[in-house]
Amino acid sequence: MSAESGADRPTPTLEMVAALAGVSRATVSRVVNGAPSVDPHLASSVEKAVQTLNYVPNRAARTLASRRTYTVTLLVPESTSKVFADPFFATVVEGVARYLNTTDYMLNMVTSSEANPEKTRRYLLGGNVDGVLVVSHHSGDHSWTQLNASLPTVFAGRPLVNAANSYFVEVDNEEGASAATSRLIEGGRRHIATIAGPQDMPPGVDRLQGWRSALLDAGLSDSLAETGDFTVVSGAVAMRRLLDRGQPLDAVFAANDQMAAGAYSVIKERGLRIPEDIAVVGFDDDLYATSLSPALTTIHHPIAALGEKMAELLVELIEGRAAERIHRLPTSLVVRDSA
Amino acid sequence: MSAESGADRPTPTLEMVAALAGVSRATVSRVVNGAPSVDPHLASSVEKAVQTLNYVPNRAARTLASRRTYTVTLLVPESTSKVFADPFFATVVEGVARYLNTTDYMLNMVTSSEANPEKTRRYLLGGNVDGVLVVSHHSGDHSWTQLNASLPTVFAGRPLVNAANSYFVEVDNEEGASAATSRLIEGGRRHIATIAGPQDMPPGVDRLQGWRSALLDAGLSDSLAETGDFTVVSGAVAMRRLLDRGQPLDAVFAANDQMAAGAYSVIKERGLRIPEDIAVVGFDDDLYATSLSPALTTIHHPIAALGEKMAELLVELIEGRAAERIHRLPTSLVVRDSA
DNA sequence: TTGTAAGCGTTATCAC
DNA sequence: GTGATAACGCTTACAA
Repeated sequence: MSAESGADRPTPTLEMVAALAGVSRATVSRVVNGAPSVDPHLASSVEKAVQTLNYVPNRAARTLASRRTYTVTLLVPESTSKVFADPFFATVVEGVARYLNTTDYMLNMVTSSEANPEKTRRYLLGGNVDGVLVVSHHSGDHSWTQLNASLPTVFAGRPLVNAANSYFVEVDNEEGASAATSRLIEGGRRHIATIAGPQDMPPGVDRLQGWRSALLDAGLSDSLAETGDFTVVSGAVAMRRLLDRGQPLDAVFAANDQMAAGAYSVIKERGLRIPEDIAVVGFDDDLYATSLSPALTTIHHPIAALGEKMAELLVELIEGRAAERIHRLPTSLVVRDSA
Repeated sequence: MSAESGADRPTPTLEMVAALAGVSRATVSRVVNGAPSVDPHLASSVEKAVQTLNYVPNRAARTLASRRTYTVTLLVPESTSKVFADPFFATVVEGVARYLNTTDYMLNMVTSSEANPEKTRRYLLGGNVDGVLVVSHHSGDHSWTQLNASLPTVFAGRPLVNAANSYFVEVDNEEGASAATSRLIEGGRRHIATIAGPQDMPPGVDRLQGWRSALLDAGLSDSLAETGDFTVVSGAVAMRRLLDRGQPLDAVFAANDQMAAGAYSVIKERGLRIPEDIAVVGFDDDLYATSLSPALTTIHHPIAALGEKMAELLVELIEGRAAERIHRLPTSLVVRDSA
């Protein structure tokens, strides 16, 4: 029932279009690729021919001739299984796909096969792709930081090493953490703790710094800090330690929602109320945020936007346009019931 | 620090290999493609040349000449955002990638852009890919069932329409449901209800059928059935209706774990105990299964294996090998605490 | 501005 | 079994 019923006619080629339009193949090529100067008259007749023939350029031929592949690879880190089920990853990919859909580029995924990363490396460096997108959750720790020397590469999040030479887009973690903390201060809290993320990854460091600077700006103490590893249980452990210090504490900024969830359980288990006794603000605005009770006030992490921006940056790089090495996406405070 | 330091030398071509090995390009091509008959002596010398030059065939050229792309597309259904965050989808992809990594095929994703599905169609039918993989969660409802007429296509799950002409791999839903029910019967239960899935999608139908046949084989009644839509709340609603019938009921088979979760809440709310008063078995073995309390006994749904099998089937189709239209993957009972 | 023609790196069809 | 040689469909100097 589709449009191609009874269609065994051969795929139209550039040559056929040229013939139909009565021009040379070169001209058709120019029109198709939006070349700067072609007689508008001829151009339109070519376009008509393209329409009626339903012509679509052959990628392989184009690639072979131009040495451009119009393909960008999404490099999926080693531990495929986990990474893929990670909503962060999924959302980034969604953003990437969304942007790429507005361009001529195709997305292809290569999971850097545990088997042989060398195969992946060869594929990438073997002229099969125009650029690479590297996604690796919170951790900036990936072994592909040297890629950008040979191929346009964009990272999700500031790479731990070689950041100075890398193109990447990250969320403005420091600003977000600062906004979260300010919310607490404005709410009248004066003894504001934090459950920080790992200090060996950028988001962990930056969010701690944001909390600290907001506090210092307000003339408050930054002594109430414990570190977790972004998991729910680590959040609970940290909260417990915080409470066991026996110091006044009326609010806590958790560096991500999962740790906030852990903090929730401990706070409740001690018979304290949220937000009356202790106000809580998280970071990420992930699934946990709304499923917690009371609903968590948190910092929205624009993940899909991050993916879109990464793709946009990469295309700019590929096409040789000037581009900023660093893109920092703004976060926003989502006020719910915990602070 | 990588292997390509100081490497500005051009990518080796088939021609260079031929020169180095002292044979014709045709021979090199034969060796590289594992052609049936080439003098083993020459072959090895070619292989040596390939090694030393670190030759890798150029995909575009190969595609142009052979009219094979060595690329398979994973078609992501309309609602990208949701689908992608769905662990089912993620896991299928993982399996697909795993299999493809053992072959020469590349995976490329195209999200059938809401914008213009026509673009997608043209891409697929325009000779850019060798085959397509269509994934659409439980529902067999996708508008791409006609694709297989023009391109090797494999579906995840039995398509609702045109199933007779489609290649697909599905989990053996009926057998699984039957096993779940048998578990209940063997546990001494005699009044076994079911919370069935939607009857307009294959898994819903098949799982209901499995429950029914197990019951009938045991000489038990199949009157205790209510239908949900695979969501947690629909499970709760169905359970409530079941209980409100006022008939004896000592066990329930939920067609998926989410509905089982819904049933749990109602059972507890009525002051009944699991499994003492009512035993429960689910289906899918997803995240809910272990997070419920008591842990849910359920049917394991081999999702990654499904992805692997899909990819394998597709490659067989592409390479013209004989292949079964239908592949049914076995499920397994995972015994935990609810039955 | 437009056309001519030379590739791009393989595979495939032939003779040898 | 092996080697010329013609495609494959498009881009891109270079000429006109």
